[in-house]
Amino acid sequence: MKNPAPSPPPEKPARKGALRPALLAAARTLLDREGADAVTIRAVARACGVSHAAPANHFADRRSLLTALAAELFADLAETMENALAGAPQNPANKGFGTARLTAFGEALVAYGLAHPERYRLLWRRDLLDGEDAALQGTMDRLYARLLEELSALPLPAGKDPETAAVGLWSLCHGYISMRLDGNFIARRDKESGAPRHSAMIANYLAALAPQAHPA
Amino acid sequence: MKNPAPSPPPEKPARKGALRPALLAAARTLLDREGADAVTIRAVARACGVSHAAPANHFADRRSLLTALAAELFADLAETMENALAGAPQNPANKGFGTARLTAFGEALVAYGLAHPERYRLLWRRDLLDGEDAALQGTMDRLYARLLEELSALPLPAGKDPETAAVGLWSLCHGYISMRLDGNFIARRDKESGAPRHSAMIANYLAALAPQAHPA
DNA sequence: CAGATCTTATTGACACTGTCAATATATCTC
DNA sequence: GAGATATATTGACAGTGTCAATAAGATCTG
Repeated sequence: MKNPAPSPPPEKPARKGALRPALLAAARTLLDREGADAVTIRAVARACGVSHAAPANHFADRRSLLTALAAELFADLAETMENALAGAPQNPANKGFGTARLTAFGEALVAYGLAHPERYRLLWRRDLLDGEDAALQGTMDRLYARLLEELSALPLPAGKDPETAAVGLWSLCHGYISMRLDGNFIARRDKESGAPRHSAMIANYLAALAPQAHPA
Repeated sequence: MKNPAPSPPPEKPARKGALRPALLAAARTLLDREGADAVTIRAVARACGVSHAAPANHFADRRSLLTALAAELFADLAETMENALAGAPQNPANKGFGTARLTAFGEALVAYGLAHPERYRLLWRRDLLDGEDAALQGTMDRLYARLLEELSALPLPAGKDPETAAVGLWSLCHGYISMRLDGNFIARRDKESGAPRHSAMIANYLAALAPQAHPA
């Protein structure tokens, strides 16, 4: 049974302390394919070819495993959003009000949610996650701060609280994604603009922030 | 052991076919107190003082029980919303654009969500509910249709799709509630108007629908 | 190199869940 | 009352998270 050769036999578990990332990878696959319910400790262990209690050495409990996964996913989302912002034009320094960057922000958020339903859902499953987790909390806060930063860079008209505007944009996107993922709205196009409904929705919202609406 | 008296002994289960409503009532209590996770078939049975398999005669499975409960809750919500609309002023027939009724709609929705976290959450837990259920589906559709009806009664400016406006308002409220219930936003007041943030948010959104914004 | 220590994995158990099958007990109808 | 129907009980099974005891490997120490 014992292999005297010192070279690692090419088994499934890659020798070193590689079980933890393997568990997270398996969890991610399971999540995408069958949803958060299917991400059980035992199923993840099975997928990695280890015993049902092996994960306990890396994650105290199921909540801890899912929280670590969610932290990864949130980092992915944050990166996606950052890329979207990087690709958006800078605000015109003097020309006043540009909503291109906020549009990019909202569109990227909705796109991610619709593209990765189970991942997006998990991010907000507070019953499954440890809300106190520093990594998770930190990434979320940073993303929100990023939005607030973009909004504060704009010359909002008097009477508009930038924080209310930020909460509004986020709520709008989050609500739309949630409803769509729950099968409640249908992917349609705006009857007037012909754009996807969520795009028109975001555009309408952002136009309202501008000092003066410019009607067609 | 056998009681020859024909009068019903005053035990917990009220004699007749009263187990079904009793189960639903117990489920509601459990939901409010400990969340949807705690609403298990066995826990509900325990609360009613019956055996763990008794509920099977009234609900095929857990999903069926939760769906029936959610249908009740949705009906409650619909009634609350209807009352809110009934209390709102009629639209001025000639004076053009009145957002009072839409405001009432949004405010009532948010108020319900914040007041009954677990109930509101359950309504959208598609993983726990039977989305095909006619009663559930019907109540939801009617509520959305009601919103659309209110919106269609308004003279939206050219270039605004009423359905996009409806989806937007609903998304805004739903997203805000969801975030709040997940502990992500904090109850604050709008820095400018001094109103609760969600009120300012809704007001801003609705003002944007009007043909012409009237700055202060 | 040998021994001790720390990390990691395994096995087995417990309580809890949903769900099914077989059984018993009401209640209603004729 | 007798049969039929609706409802409740008991017991079992597989699945889950989690804990304790054990075993094996790696790593550090001398």
